Amino acid sequence: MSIAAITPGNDLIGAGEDSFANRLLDWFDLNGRHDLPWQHPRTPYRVWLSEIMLQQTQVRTAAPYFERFVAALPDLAALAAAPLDDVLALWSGLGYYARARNLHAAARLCMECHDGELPRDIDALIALPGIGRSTAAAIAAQAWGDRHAILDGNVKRVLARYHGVHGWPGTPAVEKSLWTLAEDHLPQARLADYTQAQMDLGATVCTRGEPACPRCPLQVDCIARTERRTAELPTPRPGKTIPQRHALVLWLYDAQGRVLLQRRPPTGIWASLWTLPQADDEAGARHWFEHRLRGDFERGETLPPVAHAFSHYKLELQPRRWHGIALRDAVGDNDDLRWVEPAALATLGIPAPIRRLLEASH
DNA sequence: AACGCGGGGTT
DNA sequence: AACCCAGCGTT
Repeated sequence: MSIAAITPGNDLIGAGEDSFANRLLDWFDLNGRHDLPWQHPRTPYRVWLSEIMLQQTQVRTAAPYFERFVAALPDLAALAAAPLDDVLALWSGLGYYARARNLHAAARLCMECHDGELPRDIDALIALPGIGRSTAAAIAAQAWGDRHAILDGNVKRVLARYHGVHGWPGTPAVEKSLWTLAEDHLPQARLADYTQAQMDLGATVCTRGEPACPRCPLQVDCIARTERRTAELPTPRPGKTIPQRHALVLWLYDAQGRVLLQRRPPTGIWASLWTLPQADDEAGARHWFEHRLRGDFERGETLPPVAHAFSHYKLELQPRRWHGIALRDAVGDNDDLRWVEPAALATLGIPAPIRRLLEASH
């Protein structure tokens, strides 16, 4: 293979002849991932679900959730007909729960406005909640072979290195240039394979830490490779200090051994999920307790704190547990406050740290 | 344009 | 412990 035949300049000039794409496709045929759960069968619904689950989530993490989800809700109509609580329960532990709420809302919109199907039009896809430019392109390419560029974390890393693009990809100017490069490399055919090939290369060869450049089909004219700067590209996100927050958690059992769960509001952290009642401080916990419950606040048992890290703050949860508690008559069991049998916990959407806490007591 | 939004993996 | 990952929606 001669250098002249594969210069980056040639890649971006002319109609449809892009050795970048051709080299990637040839590599994919031999070294790509061809047995991911959503590839067999590769229906629009399964492609869509996988793309949503894979937003900010790695394949190994998402795969078991995908299997469980499609087993319970095998098609778009089943998803649209399911209660939101069922969808959140299937999502429980996966994180970014707005994805599940948007997925559910989008399914219902498809039933209403798109004859029960996922729309093939790219702008109609983007108009659905939870589907942005990159996810819409990935769905269109994978489900129907339509010609659209994706720009996820894998593609950003590959392009930043291959073209030597500086600057954190989170900044608008850098992202804009990366979109342009992604569009310029699009082949004329095999869009489903090409889309998968980019993600496979980024996930298995052009990795963040130690990229396997000797195995890369783009190595000969990759700027980062030839200039020995793979460690500096892409430019990392600027660091910022993460604040530490604290909260008290009220872990309440009634005389029948049921636990009191509260549904969180539809916005903010853990939106619409079921958690243990939470208070900012001792006074808040006491007030919440005495306002709603029959029992002695002072008899609560203080348990070891639980640490949980979000991307934007750290949270230390201080649990306090009571037994034999009852609700005041004026505060009945309702839609947002429920006594739950231990066996029913699996059917509810519960944040991972709260679920771990509840299950540790068994 | 900047920020909010989880959980898990890697180093 | 820091950083990243098949991003999107809101402000």
